[in-house]
Amino acid sequence: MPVDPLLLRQFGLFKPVPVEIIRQLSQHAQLVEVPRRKVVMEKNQHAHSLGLLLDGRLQGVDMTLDGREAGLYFVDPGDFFGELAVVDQLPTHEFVISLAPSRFVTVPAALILQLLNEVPQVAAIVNARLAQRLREALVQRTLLTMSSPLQRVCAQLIQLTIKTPDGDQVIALAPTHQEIAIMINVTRETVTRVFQKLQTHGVIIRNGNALEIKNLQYLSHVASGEQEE
Amino acid sequence: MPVDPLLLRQFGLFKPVPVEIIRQLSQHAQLVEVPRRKVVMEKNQHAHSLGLLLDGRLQGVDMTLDGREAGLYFVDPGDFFGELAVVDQLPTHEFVISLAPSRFVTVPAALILQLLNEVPQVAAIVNARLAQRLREALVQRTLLTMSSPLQRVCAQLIQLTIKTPDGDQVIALAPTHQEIAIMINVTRETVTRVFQKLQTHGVIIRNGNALEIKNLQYLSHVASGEQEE
DNA sequence: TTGCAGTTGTGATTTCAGACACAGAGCAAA
DNA sequence: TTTGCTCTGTGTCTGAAATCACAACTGCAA
Repeated sequence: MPVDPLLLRQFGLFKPVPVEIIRQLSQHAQLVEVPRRKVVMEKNQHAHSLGLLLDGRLQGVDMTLDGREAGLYFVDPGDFFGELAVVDQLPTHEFVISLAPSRFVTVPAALILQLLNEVPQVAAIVNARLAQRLREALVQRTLLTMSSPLQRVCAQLIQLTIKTPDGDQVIALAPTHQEIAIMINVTRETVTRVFQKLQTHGVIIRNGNALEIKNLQYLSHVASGEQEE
Repeated sequence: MPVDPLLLRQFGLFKPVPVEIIRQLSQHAQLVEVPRRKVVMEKNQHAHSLGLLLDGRLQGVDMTLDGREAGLYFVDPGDFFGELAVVDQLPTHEFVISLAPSRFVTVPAALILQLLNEVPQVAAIVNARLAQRLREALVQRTLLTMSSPLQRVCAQLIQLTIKTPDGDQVIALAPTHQEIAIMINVTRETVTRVFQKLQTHGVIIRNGNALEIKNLQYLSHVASGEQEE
């Protein structure tokens, strides 16, 4: 059950927390290791803990009553997840699943709540995170109103792109077509076909499980509807 | 410029605030009255104030680059708006427009920020609101993955329904077809056609500018994809 | 190396919501 | 009462993406 306190200190969330409290937290924390495609957080459950991702990658997903999946957000190392349910004490709204083999630490919700009350700086970090999540949700929502799948795929790729230190634009750990598809409400086949187009135009290049973006501007053009194909 | 302090005290947000501070706030607050269809908050602006709605109705909307509208959320009397930009100090992400003639109070962002720091209970309220907005965004997102417009309209109607004291289910101040359409990514005509269907089935009845929901269960069935029409 | 599960690629077919184009309704102001 | 506005109702047509059904490819494990 207990975890090395150093593990917790890695997370920005615990920066403002005194060392001895971290030690206490670590006593009740738990290190979890999961393979790919595991449900890491259930939907409609009372929140029992906050999760902090060490490595791997997670995705928040929801399912409609008719069984369709909706991709909500990604969780990358250093992020925490499950904060919404911990903060408002309501049942969780989404599943979180592992897209890759992942390791994360869980801290009981009760301790986090206590921390929120006692250490305002921690509360501030969590709230900033909520605000950020809300902004991401708004962006994603806007993305979904774009009419053509082509636009949506391009816009989503832009969202995922990160600038490397060398100045290249890359999507490390590129999601599968299916994972992208459920984020932007299209079928997997459609994503495949769009990728085909983008690859033949040399806009994106697959490189192992990274995706190099060679022409970000092109993506922007398409996303804004200025470019047809 | 100054506003009657009693106006501010109506809002739950200011419940935990001492009377004399409220008086100070009211000195810098402003009462704004707008007709229908006015832009009340601009997109991509630095937040200069928090808004608190007295009466009328507002809607948060976004526009994609190609000019399509996306309806994000409604603001009803008692709610505040513009909190996201005030909290994270980034430019606003959406427009807020008035759907009906409305009155609201604005309080300068700087004062609100100060309040957030000094009165933890106020911070808590704002954060609860952020959490609520995030949950609503998630629900809305899920709604958008439903394949058929029929399902989406029904699901949206369920969202908007309120139980009256008499036990009836009603949507007071029913949005126009257009307003609903942009919330759920369909055209206005499609909403009209779905309404036709629902009305002939006696599921909903128009009553002035209220909408009576006669058969909520039917809506649920359709929304979950169990019912065809 | 073979097998297998999870991806990606691709064609044929179908369907259904969007686009367009008006007509009627309802309401408010002049 | 007339004019003008927004909102609602409806028909037709079309295109584009979903669906279905496989084939090809990849990488991992046995």
